[in-house]
Amino acid sequence: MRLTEGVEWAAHCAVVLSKLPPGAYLPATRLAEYHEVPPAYLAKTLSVLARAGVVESVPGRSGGFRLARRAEDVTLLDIVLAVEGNDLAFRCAEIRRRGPAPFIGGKGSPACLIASAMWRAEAAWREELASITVAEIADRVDRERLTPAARERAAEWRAAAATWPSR
Amino acid sequence: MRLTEGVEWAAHCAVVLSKLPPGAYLPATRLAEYHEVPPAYLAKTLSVLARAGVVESVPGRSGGFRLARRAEDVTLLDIVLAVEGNDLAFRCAEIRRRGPAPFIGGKGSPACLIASAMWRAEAAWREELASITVAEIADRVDRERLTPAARERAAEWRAAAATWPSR
DNA sequence: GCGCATTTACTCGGATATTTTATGTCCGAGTCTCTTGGG
DNA sequence: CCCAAGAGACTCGGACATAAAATATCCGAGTAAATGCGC
Repeated sequence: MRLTEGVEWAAHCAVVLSKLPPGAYLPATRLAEYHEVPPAYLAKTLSVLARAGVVESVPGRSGGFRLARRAEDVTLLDIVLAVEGNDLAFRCAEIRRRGPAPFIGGKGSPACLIASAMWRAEAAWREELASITVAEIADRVDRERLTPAARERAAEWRAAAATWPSR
Repeated sequence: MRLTEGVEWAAHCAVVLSKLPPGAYLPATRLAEYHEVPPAYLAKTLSVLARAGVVESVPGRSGGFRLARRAEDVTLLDIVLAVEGNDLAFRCAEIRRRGPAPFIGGKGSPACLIASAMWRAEAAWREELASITVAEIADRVDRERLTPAARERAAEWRAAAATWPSR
């Protein structure tokens, strides 16, 4: 089991986007150089986020991306599910119904106990991810991780990189 | 994110193996036909389980596999980690240290907050998987899922398929 | 100097390669069982 | 009838193909800004 690298990129991008002033956008190219990741591939990930409704995109010369809703309303789970897809990690192939001593049951039969346990664990995983928001992460990064100098540098970079479509 | 199919096979095999009498083994070929899965590939998965210490293998004509310890002491987490490897699903590439406004910090720096959150969720997932044992699943399958006829059929199949090395 | 049409540069979005991972298959080393011949 | 030796058959374990997915890249459609021209 392994999460794609795009999850990490998307999460960091969301944190950066959350600090933009209202009406400002950031192009994928800028976000890519900010994190030193392949620009074209990050663009793809951001498109997926846009289709999932986590970010909004504006095309055109002074276009870019911003969060589609308040940072307090974007959870880490939203981002992970957008990038990875909301399918469950464990897929039950119902192999209990096969072989010489199969389980007999129609469509409404109780679920396979192994699948149930796996899905319960996934529910716990999702619940944990849903309990933390982008706003929370961004705040704590500023207060607990960055020095005032680094904070300032980041703010200046954002001010220089941001675009203001149709202002 | 997606779990390999081998996880499902391994879990079901563990349940079957848990019902063997002490000293009995089951060959990979028999387990494969019991679940109607590719024999050679299942053998590979079982080998991985053996290396992880979840099952024991006996080579030779009347060889096979059995649980390496009591079914009460084998959790679903043991099986999942054996098949998938015990690496974490989320790998932090520390991209916060890159780019024009990097995080500055040495080796002992506090962890990336995004990685922390992801790992907390994984811990919850693992905890849930560790809380259920193969014995528990096997018992509940017998009592809540199988009819007496199906239970009987399975027991007969096991008796016919089991091997007894060096008896 | 000002307004408008045109060009230009830069954006996102989707179609296209390449690399890694998961899936599936095959053959060899080893071990127990069965057969067979002799005592 | 009993025993022992050898052949045979079946086991696991690891090396070798194939299919799927993740990673990475490129080019086209579209939009806003910048430019240049006429007034």
